[in-house]
Amino acid sequence: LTASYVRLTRVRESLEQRTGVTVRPEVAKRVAKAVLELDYEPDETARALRGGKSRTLGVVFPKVSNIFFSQALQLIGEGARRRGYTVVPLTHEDSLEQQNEDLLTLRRCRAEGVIVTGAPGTTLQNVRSALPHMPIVALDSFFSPEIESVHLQNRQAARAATKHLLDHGYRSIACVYARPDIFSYRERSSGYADAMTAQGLSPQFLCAEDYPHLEAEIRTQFSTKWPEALLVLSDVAALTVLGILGGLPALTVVRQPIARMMEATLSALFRQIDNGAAAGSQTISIPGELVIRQSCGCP
Amino acid sequence: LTASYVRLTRVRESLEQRTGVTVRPEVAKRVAKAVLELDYEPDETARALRGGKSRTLGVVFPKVSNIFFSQALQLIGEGARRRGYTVVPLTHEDSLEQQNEDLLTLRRCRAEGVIVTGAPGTTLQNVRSALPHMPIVALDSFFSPEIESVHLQNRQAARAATKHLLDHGYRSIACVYARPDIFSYRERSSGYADAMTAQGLSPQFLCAEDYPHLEAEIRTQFSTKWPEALLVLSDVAALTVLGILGGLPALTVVRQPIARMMEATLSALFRQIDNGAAAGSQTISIPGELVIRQSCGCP
DNA sequence: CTGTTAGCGCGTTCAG
DNA sequence: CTGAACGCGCTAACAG
Repeated sequence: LTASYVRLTRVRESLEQRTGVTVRPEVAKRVAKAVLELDYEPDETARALRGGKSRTLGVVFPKVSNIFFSQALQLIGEGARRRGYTVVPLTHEDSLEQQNEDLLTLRRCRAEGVIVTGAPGTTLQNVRSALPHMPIVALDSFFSPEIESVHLQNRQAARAATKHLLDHGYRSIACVYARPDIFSYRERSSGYADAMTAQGLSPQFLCAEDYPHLEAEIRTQFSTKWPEALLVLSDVAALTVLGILGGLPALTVVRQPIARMMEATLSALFRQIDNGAAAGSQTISIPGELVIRQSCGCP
Repeated sequence: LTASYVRLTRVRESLEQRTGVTVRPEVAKRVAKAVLELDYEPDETARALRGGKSRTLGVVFPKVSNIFFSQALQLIGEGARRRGYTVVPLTHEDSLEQQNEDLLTLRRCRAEGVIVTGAPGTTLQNVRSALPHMPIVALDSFFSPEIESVHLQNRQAARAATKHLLDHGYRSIACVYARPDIFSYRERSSGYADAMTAQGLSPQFLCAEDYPHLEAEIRTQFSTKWPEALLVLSDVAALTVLGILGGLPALTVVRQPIARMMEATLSALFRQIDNGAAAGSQTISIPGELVIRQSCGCP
């Protein structure tokens, strides 16, 4: 009930215009002035508490530093902004435990909806026990028919791609991938198998539990003889294969030590937060690392 | 003061254990049971309102679908989680107007700190008028000595890389980049110029306002004769150059129509949100597009 | 040790 | 049309 409270109260009224009530221009002016001199901005946390809606969307991905997920996040962010929502991304690195933590965080933040790409082994109980009655869409994954799911027609796509290779006349076609625990890859490998067996050919899998192992597998398995063609099930696997085949330009580059940069950034920020933003503003400039490869003419 | 309120009150007490106070096991049991049967989770929005701290970090980037920024976001997310913070990423696509909107959103969410890669033309007033007294770290950009900044030693790195090419004996070295309005690229181009003029050579810039224009520029400028060496100032520019030089493997791939996928995802989610999560759960499966290039043997 | 209370900033509702 | 009051769920402070 101080003067400022009174003025803040006025602020509300200007918003009442939306309800169709007319406001005297005189009042509107007064309010506008108050807003300006108080530097007033509504508090979304209070608004969320009072209104029971946080206008927040949760996103649970294995990681965001991956071309597919970062693009997805970009698009989700744009769509969310368009509707006045804000996005909170959380990553689980394919760990069920961390994923449960993520889902709980979202519940405590009272997110209004969640988009999740589940870690391997995710079950309906898993998700629903953390997030009962929460709007959920599974992206690029699938745990139960009870949860909406958006994903590529993985199986069919892989079948079509394999068929294309078969039509070229190749008969020895290997399917190369890692992480067989991940939904999309299982589906894709099935599609490949479908196409092969339909031609009376036996599928030839080169599959490893993760990408480092995949590289090793490829080197040993294919050391003597490569198949005529390869169906590679993911971007990362393709890069692995190209690396081995020498299909990647060896560019000499300046590498940004991004981990160190972000570490510096975060510690600077938290120092400000802890010290009340009063810390001496300094500039942290980090040396780049010249990574010499062949493109400059070096051997 | 209802029964449930009483029980919720009990919940607090279990947390008081952290303060070292002992709680009778009897009470602890009662509380634990209440938590379970109420499916209680603390409300972070209420907590934020009451405590005056949102435990939220804002991140303002040009975009997150970009390898540098998505990796940065990944690392920020990990660091933030470690300290109990949650991250809200917002993108501005190098638009000052959208950036101001982002900063305002963060203010209204009462973010406790902000990491920002500024759009070209960002000024101190710009940032401070939206975010007075807010802890801020500028990442990979710089608007004022009053704001902490973390960035690569761009100038020096470019100078070193250029010097490396000069040491190889190249004399005709062009510097290729787009978006000269962006801080890092201006710095890098200066570093290049430094190294060239230090050798008595005149810098040879091939610079365009954006990447489409850059591609066109390269094709016309270098149609007759390429320089002996190129210093390319960004990943995207490097991909442009490699595309023109034919240095990129033309892989036949299945393309995920990601824009359509995310559109479907968001509309499914918002439908659930609007209809009270009651919508019929359906599976939306989207066909992949077989993009035929040369790697399969097609001409 | 345990129960109660005030008030964070907002939106809704009800009196003037 | 305008002012005041209530309560969202929580935490801090205080009373039993």
